[in-house]
Amino acid sequence: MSKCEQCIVREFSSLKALTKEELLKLSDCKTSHIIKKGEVIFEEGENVNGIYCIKDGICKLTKLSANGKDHIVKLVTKGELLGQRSMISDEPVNLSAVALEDMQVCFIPKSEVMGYFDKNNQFSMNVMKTICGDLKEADDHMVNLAQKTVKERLAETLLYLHDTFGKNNDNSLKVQLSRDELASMIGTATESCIRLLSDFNKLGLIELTGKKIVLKDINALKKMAE
Amino acid sequence: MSKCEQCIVREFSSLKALTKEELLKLSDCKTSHIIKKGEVIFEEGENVNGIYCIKDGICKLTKLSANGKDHIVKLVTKGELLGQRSMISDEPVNLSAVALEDMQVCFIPKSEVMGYFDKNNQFSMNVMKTICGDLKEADDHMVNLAQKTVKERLAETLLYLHDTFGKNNDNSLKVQLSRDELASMIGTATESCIRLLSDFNKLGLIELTGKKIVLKDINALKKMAE
DNA sequence: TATTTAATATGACAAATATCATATTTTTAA
DNA sequence: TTAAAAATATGATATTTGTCATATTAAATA
Repeated sequence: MSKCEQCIVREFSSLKALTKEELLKLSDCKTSHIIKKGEVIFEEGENVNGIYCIKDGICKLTKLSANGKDHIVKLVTKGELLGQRSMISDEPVNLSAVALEDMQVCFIPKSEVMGYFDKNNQFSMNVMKTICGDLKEADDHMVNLAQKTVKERLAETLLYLHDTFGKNNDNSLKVQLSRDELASMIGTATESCIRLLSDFNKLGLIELTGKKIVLKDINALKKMAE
Repeated sequence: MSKCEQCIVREFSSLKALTKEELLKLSDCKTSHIIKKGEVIFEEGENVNGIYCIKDGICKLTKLSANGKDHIVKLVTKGELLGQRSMISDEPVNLSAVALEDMQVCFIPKSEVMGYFDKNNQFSMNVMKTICGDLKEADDHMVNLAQKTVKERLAETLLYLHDTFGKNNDNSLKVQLSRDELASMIGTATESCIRLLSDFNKLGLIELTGKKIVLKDINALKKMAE
């Protein structure tokens, strides 16, 4: 079993506040998992009873709406934790987590994490700050959905993917979403998303090669996103 | 100056975890304020440096979007706290707070509240749970905005106002929002909102008398909201 | 490799929603 | 009280977006 003390991603999450003793104890009680692309880490409504620390890979957090369509609420990547909200609220998770690429994750049981809350104030503050950041992001997202057009939201989302997850050697966006997933991220019909991507392509804003998307004119996209 | 120890609304917020000594100290450092309907408690971008405890009244939390329109993110009422996220993140507030009716609020300076985080674990957990609740609510709201029609969102919002804030003796909704505010809550144009209210009225789902709205057929509204 | 299935693409059309114009009512303030 | 301003209401129309149909291409699998 790998040691948390030597794990680099720990430094990027709330877990960075843990002491050496806490890390040693953590190494013993955590379990490591390989998640293949497309596999579900947990599903909306499930009792997770702990948190996942993402060592590698990206996943989507989705919520099923009344009409049966999934909406992608957030993308989460290496260094971040999953399932904090649910654990603190002591409720089933309200979102599903599905791997967008192969992932390595570690599961830390609730009993262990709750101990940190009691004894390690810095850890508590870190978690709180993370959740506060999520809340602010959610507020922003909400206003965008309410006030911006689909075109603006698509431009913004492409820029977000670019800025947050970077690009490959061929300049294409690193996160590869299907048209369907992209649509469920910006909150529109798949066909509308495809159509707008085609438009952007024809306007020279982006370049489409199969699933690959290259942002050609970032300034124009920024202007479009307002 | 009124005493926090005897204040009833305290029991409805995270402050319920405070000890007698903490409450006595709080009474000394808090300031009480009367806010008239329409007045601003704080504005997006401001440094608030503390939290507000709502003793009486209701306010709206709004966010200005790129197109210059306000969006109502949330309504907050007596017993709840304002400005927690901003204080914990140590950032300016991301939302504006405006009174929807006359209000009584108390301001508690940051220095005081941060002390509770250090010394009172139950208080920390209460705040965390509240923010987690807000985050879950925000996720739900986001999916609704992305997937539901304006009609569905209007029906849902009317039911929400009814269930959360109750009704007057004449059965009309207690929170009186202008058509403009209602529109900015469901994320649509004012005219669309007015038109749909007219439709609901003609269908017998609601009854409109000036600004007053009476829900006549709650089951039909529920069905409409899906 | 051949066959099936899923994803992407695009046209045609329908439905939802926004915008603009204008009338009417209510509220505010001179 | 009356004039001005703001809020509400409704029609006409434009725009945006969704839905359905149907190619086309790419991916999965027998």
